[in-house]
Amino acid sequence: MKRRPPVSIKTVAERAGVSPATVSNVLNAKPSVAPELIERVRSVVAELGYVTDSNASRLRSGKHSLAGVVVPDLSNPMFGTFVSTLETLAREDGFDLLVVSAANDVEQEKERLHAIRSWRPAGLIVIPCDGALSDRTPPSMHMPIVVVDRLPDEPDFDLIAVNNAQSAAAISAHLSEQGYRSCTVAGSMLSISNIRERWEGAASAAGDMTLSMVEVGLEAKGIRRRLHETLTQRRPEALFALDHITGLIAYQTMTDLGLSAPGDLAFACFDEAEWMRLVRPAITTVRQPIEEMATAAWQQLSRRMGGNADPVRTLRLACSVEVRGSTLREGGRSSTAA
Amino acid sequence: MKRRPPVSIKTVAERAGVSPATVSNVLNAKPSVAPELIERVRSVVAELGYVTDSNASRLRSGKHSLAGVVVPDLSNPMFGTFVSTLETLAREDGFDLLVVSAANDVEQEKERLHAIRSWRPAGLIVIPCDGALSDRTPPSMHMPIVVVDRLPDEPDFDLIAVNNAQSAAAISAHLSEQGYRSCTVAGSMLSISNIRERWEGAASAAGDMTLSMVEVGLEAKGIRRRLHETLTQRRPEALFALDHITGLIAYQTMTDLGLSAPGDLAFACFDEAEWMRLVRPAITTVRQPIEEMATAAWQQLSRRMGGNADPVRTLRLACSVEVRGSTLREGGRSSTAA
DNA sequence: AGCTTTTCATAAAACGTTTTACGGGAGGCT
DNA sequence: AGCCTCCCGTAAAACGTTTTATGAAAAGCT
Repeated sequence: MKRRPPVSIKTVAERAGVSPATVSNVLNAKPSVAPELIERVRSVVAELGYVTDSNASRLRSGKHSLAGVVVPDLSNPMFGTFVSTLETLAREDGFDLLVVSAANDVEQEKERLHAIRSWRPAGLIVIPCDGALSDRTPPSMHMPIVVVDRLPDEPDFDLIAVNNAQSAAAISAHLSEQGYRSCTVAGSMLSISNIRERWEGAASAAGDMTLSMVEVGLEAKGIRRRLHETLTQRRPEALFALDHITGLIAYQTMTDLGLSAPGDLAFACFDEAEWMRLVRPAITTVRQPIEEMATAAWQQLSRRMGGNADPVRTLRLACSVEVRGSTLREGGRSSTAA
Repeated sequence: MKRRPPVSIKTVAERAGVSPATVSNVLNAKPSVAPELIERVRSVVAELGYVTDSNASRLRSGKHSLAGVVVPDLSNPMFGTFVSTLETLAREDGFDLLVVSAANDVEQEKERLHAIRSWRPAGLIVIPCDGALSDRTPPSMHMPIVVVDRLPDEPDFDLIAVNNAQSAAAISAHLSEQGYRSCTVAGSMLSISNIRERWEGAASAAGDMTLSMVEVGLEAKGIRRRLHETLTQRRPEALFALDHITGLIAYQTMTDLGLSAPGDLAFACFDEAEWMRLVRPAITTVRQPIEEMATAAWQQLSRRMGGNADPVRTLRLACSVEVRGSTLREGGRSSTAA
C-alpha cells in the first residue's frame, strides 16, 4: 500500500530523456519518431507500467473511447447477456463501457441518465424502463442514442426491437389451434411498449379463444398475489406470461397450487430462460435473439458515433417460437417455427 | 442530431455574467457566494442543461468518483446480481461503476485489468477468473483492490469470500448420512480456488461414501461431454455439482438420459438458481449470500478509498444449505440449515 | 474620517494529455 | 558556398475543471 507519486507522461519523458510530446507521439504511433527513441520510450513505459490517462487524452484530443449502457436491471440474465455481448463488440472497437442499471425504477433511470452525461460518453445504448424516455433526455444531451427493446414515446431515436406482436400472435394462434377456449394473458404493465405490443399481438390472433389481460406489476409480491387470484378464482384453460419475471412467478404459483401444465392448464411464456427447457414438460416460449439485438445496437451506435446522420431508423428482429410440451393438448411432438 | 457547440463551464459563466470560478464555487456548494449569484448561476445551469465534466474535474481536484468492477462473466446471473447490488451502494456514495466482464478468459481479464487503469478509478472490485491475479496487477497499479469470491495466489489483497469448505462438507455429510455409497463431484477446474475449496470440503466429510472428482472445464461442449461420460460409464449413486454452470448442464444431461433425482441418482449443486426450486423434485443446493458479499466488498473498498491502511483482511461469509427432494432417500421432508 | 476587518468575485495556475507551430541540423542541389 | 528541403524533436497552447492567491468593495470600529 505504498503511496508512490503517480506516474504521468512527464515522468516517462524525463526518464527517457525526451520531451512529453515525443512520448505522446510514440504512444500514438505517430510517424517521424526515430526508431531508437521509440525503443527507448517503449522500454521506459514498460518499466514504469505507465498507462495513458484516457480522461486527459479525451480532454485534449476530443476523441472519446467510452460508451454508456443503461439497462433496467442487471440481475435479469437477459440484460446481463445483452451487456456482455455488447462489451465484447465495444472492446473490439476500442471502447470501454460504462454500465448502469436502473433497478427497474423510473426515478433511478432518470438520475443515472443524468449522471452518465458527466462522463461525456461518445454514445448511449438504452433499454428504457418504460416508454417515457424523452422526458429523461434533455435536448442538451446531444450524443447518439440507440434505444433497444422498448419503443420510446417519441421516434427521435434509433430503435432495435423484436417483432413482439407477430411472435405473441403465433403463441396465441397455437393455443387456439390446440383447442383451448380461454386464455389469460399476464404481463407486468401495459405502459411498457413491448408488453403492450405482445398483448395486442396475442389479441389479434386468438380466433375464438376468449382472451383476458391481467397486469401484475413489477414487484414480486404483487405479481404473486395477482397470479394467485387469477389461478384460483376462475382458472382459464391457458396462461400466457408476457415476460420473464411474470413467467417465473406464474410457474412457481402453479407449482405451489399443485397445478401442472398442460394437464390443468396450458402454459407459455414470452422470453426464454434456461429452466424452461429443464422442467418437465418443457415450456413453450418465445425466444428473443439477445445477441443479435446487441450486435445490431452496437453497429448502429458505431455508425452514429462515426458521424453518420441518416434518418432515424427502426429495426425489428425476429424471435423464434419454441413449441414444447406445456401447451400441447395430446401427446404431440414439440416443434420449432419462426 | 444538431451539432451544438459543447457547453462548458465557460459558457455558463458568460451567460450568467460571472467568472468560471464562481460557477465552480456554486456547483460545489462552496461558502461565500452571494445568494443572488447562486440563484443566477443555478438558473443558467438548468436552462443550458449543463453537467460538470467529471474527467476534467477529477484531473484538477484529484477527487475520483469512479470505481471499477471486474467479473468473469456478466451473463451469469450471480455476477449480474452482484454488480447490480454493488451499483446501488456505489451510487449512494457518489460513485459510478465501470463494469467489465472477462468472458471467463484469463487473457481477456488481463487485458481489461490493464485497460481499466487508463480511467484512473479510485479502486477496484475484482472477481478473478482464477487465482493468478498478481501476474495481472503490476506493482504500478497502486489503487485499493478488493478481491471477491476467489482467493488470489498471494494474500496481498482484501478478500471477501464464502465458507466454501464447510458448506460443501455439509452437503457431503448429508449425502453420506442419507446412505449414498458413492458420489461424483463435478466442478469446472480445481485451479479456481473456490472449486478447490469445495472439493476439499466435500472430501473431508464424506465418511465412508467414496468420492471421485471430475474436472469438466468452462466450456459448455466439453462440460456436456465429460458429464455424459460420467453418467453413462459408471454411474455413481450421487452427483454433486460444484458450480452453477456445471449444475445446469448436469441436470440437462440427466434429463436427456432419462435419469431423475433422487430415484436414479441423488443430485445437489453448489450455487443456487431460480429453477432449482422450480423443478420437481426441487434440488438440494448451497446458496451463496451474493448481496452480502457485494455489501461487504463495497464497504471494504470504501474504507480503503478513504485512506484506511489497516492490514489486509479476509472475510468469510456463511452460505445456507438448502436440503430438498433431489437428495432425500425416502419421502422425507426438506429442511434448511446454516 | 481613517483605519481594520470581512466579504466575495476573479485572474491565473495547475492537472495530464495532444496538437500546432517552430526550429535546428543534416543532406541534396546548383 | 549558398540555398532549399526534409527529417525529427520540442516548446507552448489548449482542453474543462478546481484551487490558490489577489484585490476591490463593503462593513465595522474608534
